[in-house]
Amino acid sequence: MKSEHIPNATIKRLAMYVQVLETFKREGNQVVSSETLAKACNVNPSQIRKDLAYFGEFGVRGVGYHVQDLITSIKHSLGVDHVWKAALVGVGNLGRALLCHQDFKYRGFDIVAAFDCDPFKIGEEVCGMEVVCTRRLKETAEGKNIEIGLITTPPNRAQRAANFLVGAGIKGLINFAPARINVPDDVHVEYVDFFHHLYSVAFSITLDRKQNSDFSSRIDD
Amino acid sequence: MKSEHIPNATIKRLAMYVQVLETFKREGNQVVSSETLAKACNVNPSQIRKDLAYFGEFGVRGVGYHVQDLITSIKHSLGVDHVWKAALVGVGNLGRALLCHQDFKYRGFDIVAAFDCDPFKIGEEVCGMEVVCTRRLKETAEGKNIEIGLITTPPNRAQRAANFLVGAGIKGLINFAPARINVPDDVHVEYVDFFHHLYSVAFSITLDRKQNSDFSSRIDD
DNA sequence: GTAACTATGTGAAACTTTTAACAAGCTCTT
DNA sequence: AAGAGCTTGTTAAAAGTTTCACATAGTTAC
Repeated sequence: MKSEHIPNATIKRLAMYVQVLETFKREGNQVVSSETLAKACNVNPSQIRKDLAYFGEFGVRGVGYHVQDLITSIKHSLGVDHVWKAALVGVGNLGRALLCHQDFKYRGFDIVAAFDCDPFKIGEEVCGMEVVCTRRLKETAEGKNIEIGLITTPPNRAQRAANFLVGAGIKGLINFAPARINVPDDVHVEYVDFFHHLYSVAFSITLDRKQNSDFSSRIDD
Repeated sequence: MKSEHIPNATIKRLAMYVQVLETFKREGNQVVSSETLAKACNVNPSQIRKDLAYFGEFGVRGVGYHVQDLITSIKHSLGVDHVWKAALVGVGNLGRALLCHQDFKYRGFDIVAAFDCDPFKIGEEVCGMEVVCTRRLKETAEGKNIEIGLITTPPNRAQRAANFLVGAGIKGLINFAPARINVPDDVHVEYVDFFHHLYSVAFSITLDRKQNSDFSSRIDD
């Protein structure tokens, strides 16, 4: 197949496949079938084969997929086979946690600069990184080849942070702040919102309870 | 309309609507139309009306939606109009950040207990909460009415954490660890994975670059 | 009180994504 | 070397989601 428009859901699943494949690798499995992978990911085997087909043919018929090769192929397809440099704006609790999170570098993302506009934080060292004034973002980022911006400010500061990052020519933003932001068309924004997940779980539980109580009241009749 | 099966995408958007509506409220807007809200959320106005229609009729024809009422209605529909108590397992960097994150309580989620199996962490106090041995989860959680479990362990500990939480009768899990977990059918799991978002942005940028270079090579012909 | 205006709620159409089914192709055995 | 046994890649059908279009209903102006 190859190319044509690729659903966002596919990208999300590919990231999951990599995660699960890494687990299989840790456990010493060399080869995996779409069925096995599907079970571990809780999706349909066809789904996996279709997702992969967008990018090429990675399997061997009658055999399955070679685990390490598939990891490499997916990462290459997604463009995460090299390290992406990132800058972080907003050194609060979350910002600090991300700065200190070792996994990032291991997984191909390297936070190389941290910014904040709070004078008390500027100059402070967090996990071996000096906090710089947000106003000096452009000059500091210059020449560092930063491609991704992480926004971890309070909601009312998110747009300002976005403006500074976009101004420095960064084309990809991950916004952890609970606020929508406006950016030019050629800049990609991803919103990370824990609360969506919390809401989702809360809703599922609420629904279950409602259905159970409907059910028991029906029995009582 | 009301009831019938509700897409997960709708729940996700409803959470976003609440976020944006809160912003409108802060800015002093009392009434909002589906068109205005749609622009702020980057979705289609019909989409908003349809999403809301799953739960009831909240608007006034010819006028729009009353901002505060709509927030209240959506939160009620999702079951987040009361505070949900949560327990956290895994007091690493991320766990600490979540424990200290003030927003949680404000947004209806209250982390009331923290667990870890590292003897060096047990007994430690993090943001006014004592870290308890994971083995003692059930007895500690008992009677506290905890409904949601947050997993912030390393990937290889995630399943263990899930088992303890499920064992304590908790029906909703948010898994921040980069590993899939197995739980009984009546337990709801949401996976929070930053890397999916990073991958997604990295992929979009990579795609843009490819298309731009295709384009310029076409011009060169 | 009626007409003009506006924005919702909804049924049907268009579109997207997922699932099923099967042909193609690799491996191993006989 | 040919055929049985698997598992992929792909086409076609099914399911699900989004968008369109318009009837419905509330508000305001005259």
